Amino acid sequence: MNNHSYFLIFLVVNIMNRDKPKYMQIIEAAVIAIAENGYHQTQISKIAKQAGVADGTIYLYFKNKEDILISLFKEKMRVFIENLEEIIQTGANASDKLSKMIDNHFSVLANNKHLATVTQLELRQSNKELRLKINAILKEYLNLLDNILVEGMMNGEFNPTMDVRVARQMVFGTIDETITSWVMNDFRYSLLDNAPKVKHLLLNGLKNN
Amino acid sequence: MNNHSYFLIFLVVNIMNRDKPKYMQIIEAAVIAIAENGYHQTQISKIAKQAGVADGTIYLYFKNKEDILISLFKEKMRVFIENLEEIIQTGANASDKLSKMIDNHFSVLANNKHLATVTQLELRQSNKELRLKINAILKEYLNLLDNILVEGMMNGEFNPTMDVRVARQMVFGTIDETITSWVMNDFRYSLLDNAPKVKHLLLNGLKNN
Amino acid sequence: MNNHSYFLIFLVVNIMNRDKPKYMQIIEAAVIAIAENGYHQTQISKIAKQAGVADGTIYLYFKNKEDILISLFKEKMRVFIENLEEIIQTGANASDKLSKMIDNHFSVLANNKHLATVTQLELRQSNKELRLKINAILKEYLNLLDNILVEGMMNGEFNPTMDVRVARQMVFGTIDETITSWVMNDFRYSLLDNAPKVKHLLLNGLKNN
Amino acid sequence: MNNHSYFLIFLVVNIMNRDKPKYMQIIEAAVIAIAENGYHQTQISKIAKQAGVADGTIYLYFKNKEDILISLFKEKMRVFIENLEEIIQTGANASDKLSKMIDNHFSVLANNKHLATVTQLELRQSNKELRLKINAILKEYLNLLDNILVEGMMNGEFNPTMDVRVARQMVFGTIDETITSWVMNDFRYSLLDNAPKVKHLLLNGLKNN
DNA sequence: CATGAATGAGGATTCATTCAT
DNA sequence: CATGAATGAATCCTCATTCAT
Repeated sequence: MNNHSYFLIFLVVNIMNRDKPKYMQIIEAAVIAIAENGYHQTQISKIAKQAGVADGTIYLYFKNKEDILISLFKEKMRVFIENLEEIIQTGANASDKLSKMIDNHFSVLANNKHLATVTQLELRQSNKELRLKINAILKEYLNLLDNILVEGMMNGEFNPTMDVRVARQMVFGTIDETITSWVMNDFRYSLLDNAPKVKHLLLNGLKNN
Repeated sequence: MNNHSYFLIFLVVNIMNRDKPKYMQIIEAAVIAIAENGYHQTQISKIAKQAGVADGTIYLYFKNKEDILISLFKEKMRVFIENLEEIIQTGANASDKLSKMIDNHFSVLANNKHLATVTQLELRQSNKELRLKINAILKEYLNLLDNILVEGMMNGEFNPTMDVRVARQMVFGTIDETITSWVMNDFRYSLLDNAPKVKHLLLNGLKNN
Repeated sequence: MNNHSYFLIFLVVNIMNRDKPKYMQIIEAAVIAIAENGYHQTQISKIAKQAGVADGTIYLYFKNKEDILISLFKEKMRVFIENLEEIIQTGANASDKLSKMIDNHFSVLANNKHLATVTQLELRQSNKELRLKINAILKEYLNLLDNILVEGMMNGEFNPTMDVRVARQMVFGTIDETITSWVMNDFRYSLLDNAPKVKHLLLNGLKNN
Repeated sequence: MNNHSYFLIFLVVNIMNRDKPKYMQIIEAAVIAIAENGYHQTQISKIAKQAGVADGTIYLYFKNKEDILISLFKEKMRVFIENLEEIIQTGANASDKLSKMIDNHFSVLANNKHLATVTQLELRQSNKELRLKINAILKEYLNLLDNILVEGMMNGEFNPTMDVRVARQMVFGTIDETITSWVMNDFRYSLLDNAPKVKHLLLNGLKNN
């Protein structure tokens, strides 16, 4: 009698681009090259050289130059969001979550000036179509922000009558402007020193009087 | 003998470009062409055609393509600031002045969607060098804002311990983000409806508790 | 009293490309460059250099590289047809007209080997879409040929029962193959020596027995 | 003592490519791919995919892309000639042989439109060097044609004073033009219907009056 | 033999800017 | 002042071919 058990296991593995080493290698190279030269001044050949691959190799992983920019942002945002979700969960309440969110946002970019340059300056040097794609990627982040705001409005921390969209635009606009100014000023001052001031002002604006 | 007196009078007249009709004509054409096509998709020839002049004529009034963008912003900003200064003077106190400033900012762009598109989207599609020039022009506006904030801090309306730069970044970042979202959403909702909400949130954030 | 007569004459002149000197200059340069290097080996810069103009100037007169080839053929064909129509009129009958047509075809290309190379070899190195455009231009020539054949069929010179299209294909195919062979053989023999032989064979094939 | 006899046998076996299954597999794939997409629009990867092999495998059987085209033509021509030689032998006389030759030529391509497209259109999209190689392969076919013509000239069927080369160019040129027109017209009419008309015209042209 | 990821040379085209008229 | 024909630099992308596995 046959007492063997045969298991035939089909592992349908979706090999994503980001599992291929060259994909991330090119993205990291693009961040550096674009931060240092600007998007329009960064030729594909510059990115390829920085990544240590041939020009043509770029096109095995990216549809075109614009796709590199989009993918770069998508990839960085994915990691950013993943971390952010964990961090937010540790927040005691909406204010605390918002505080942690801002701290995280500031600290990630403070620790990666190349990335900060790309997201705050170079990513915007694009036509409206590209901006819409970027906004779509940003959506998830803004949703997290909205959730926190709604939570705060419901539990009495934040003004329950405020317009969530406008509130979100204030929070995001303030963070964005603060960081962009820091980048435009060539990182000459500490971004992190501004975090408490920003948080204080924003929480004051949102709070339920 | 000569009893005549000769007077040689040098009238040093600074004929500014903006006094020449074609200068403004080209700037208005540029606003329209760039708003409709995007900065990089707007060739000099398109601006020239829109302005009803020859391509070469553009170069009699502007150093290069970038200079059109800069001049356009400078010109619009000049008028904007002039009006703003008058308006601010009518403000009873810092809060009132800030309120009027925001109202004015929103209403000017709500009434000129082409200009809104150019300032919020197209003007940013430029390298860092250009962004610095734009920031320099923006400086005067931010100074007005700073003055109001300081006035409010000194007379007890606003939190006297806040960092003026951060406060300014919150105010400007919020306004900027609000308007950019409106433009990105193809003006589908009323920008002016947001003004009270924005003002309420910001004043709440700034106020002295 | 006014005895002057004022005439105001509006001359609406359709300035065609071929009236502009650079247009023909570029076409002549293209014939030479393409004949000497082959169509795919002839870069735009080569044509420009041969024509003594800048690369960009080419694009003031032609839509793209393919358009140069099409325009070249159209232009040469136009002159060819104009001459041919005059020549045919001097023919006594269909056979004579056909004879003169063949003589003209052979002699034009015998006297312009660059053009022969381009029409017989390079013009064919193109995709089907381009070939269709070329055929459309060739149409007028084939119509002239058809007219002669029909005339001969009606007046008893040619076999009145033959299929005109097939007859035309024989005449054109024979001429074309004869000339192509001559080109492929590097013009090593006299093309004109073949004219009588070709005419004799073709007229024999067409004649009414 | 060594009573063994050692025989060292060199079997010089010329394994021709065409005996290897993948060789013909790739050629058939190339005919289809090139007919459907055009030579320049047919990337090696397209042929490989159509053949069900990897890109690199192509290069185990063919020197380069051009070699596929040449080999394809050589292979098809070989079969074509082999059949033709048998068919010709059944011809009663030169006229009959020529008739059978034309019938065969038309029927082979009428039955293989992909091949017709490749030989009449795509094969010509090549530089002069390639055209010479193609002509060399075509030589054998033209020799068969020459033999028939000479036979007819010697036995009084055809005009004994005609120039064989020109006569051959007429026959081949007519057949070629007839078929090319049919291909260019997307096979919209029956090619075979034209065979009797073509034969009648050509034999009339060749015959000894 | 077979694979397919990696290579890198090569060129048509655009468009800001100039300058002779 | 105004014109607009002419310039020519500058680059993304394709794809035939290679070669390590």
